Amino acid sequence: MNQIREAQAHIFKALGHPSRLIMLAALRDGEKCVCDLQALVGLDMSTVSKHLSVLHAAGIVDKEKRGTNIYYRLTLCCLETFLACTEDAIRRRLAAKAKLLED
Amino acid sequence: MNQIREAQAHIFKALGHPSRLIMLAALRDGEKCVCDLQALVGLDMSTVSKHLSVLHAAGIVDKEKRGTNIYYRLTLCCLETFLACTEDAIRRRLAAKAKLLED
DNA sequence: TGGCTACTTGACAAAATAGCCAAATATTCT
DNA sequence: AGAATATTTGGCTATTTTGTCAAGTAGCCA
Repeated sequence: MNQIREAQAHIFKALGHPSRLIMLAALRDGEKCVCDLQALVGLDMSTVSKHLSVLHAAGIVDKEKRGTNIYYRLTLCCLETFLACTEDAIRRRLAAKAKLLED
Repeated sequence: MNQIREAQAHIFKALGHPSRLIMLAALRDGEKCVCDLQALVGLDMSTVSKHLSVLHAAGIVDKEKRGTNIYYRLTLCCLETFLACTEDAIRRRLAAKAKLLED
């Protein structure tokens, strides 16, 4: 059971970085190579590569080499739903805060 | 949009620790006071309190003081589903690995 | 009031993480 | 083979996180 919590924490820790979330959001539209993702987040290529290896180690993405490129894609089926759900929750919170400031 | 990713990362980062996940799993059955949760994870009370404040800051749990106790409970509606889903994914992976070693 | 229990906060050391640069690897093209 | 492109890895520093102990706050009961 504790082994489960460790692995689960591993997944969440991997999800816990803005750049990684930006990349994952992009991957919702389909696979992307590292250079695509680098262009998206604007960090050093080596940094992007390390972020991707964190996601891969957690089993959130898969990679496949084709030619000189390596393409990453989502593997954790339920991720999309939860990403969408937390986004909604956050939007609701932001809206609530904005409303509070209004008065 | 990036503000969303920041807030989202904040939530995931908060979820990314085994002790916090153990406590959250316990909270699925209903609210618990800090001492209950401390007994569960077996860390110093101050450490448990800090873990809980991380969860609270991320908006994952709510707290309510009643008498000398403070009771924490889940607030992020979609969390349960995702916790269950990642658990399943991990179990599947562990099973697959076990099967691989069998041969 | 004083003492007890429940919890939080501050200070601090140890470990993990994020970012960059430079170097290594692998594949394709000439 | 040699050059060019795409990606990973190692080394390094700065920052963040985790955990403990000690001290502080708050509610309850004698």
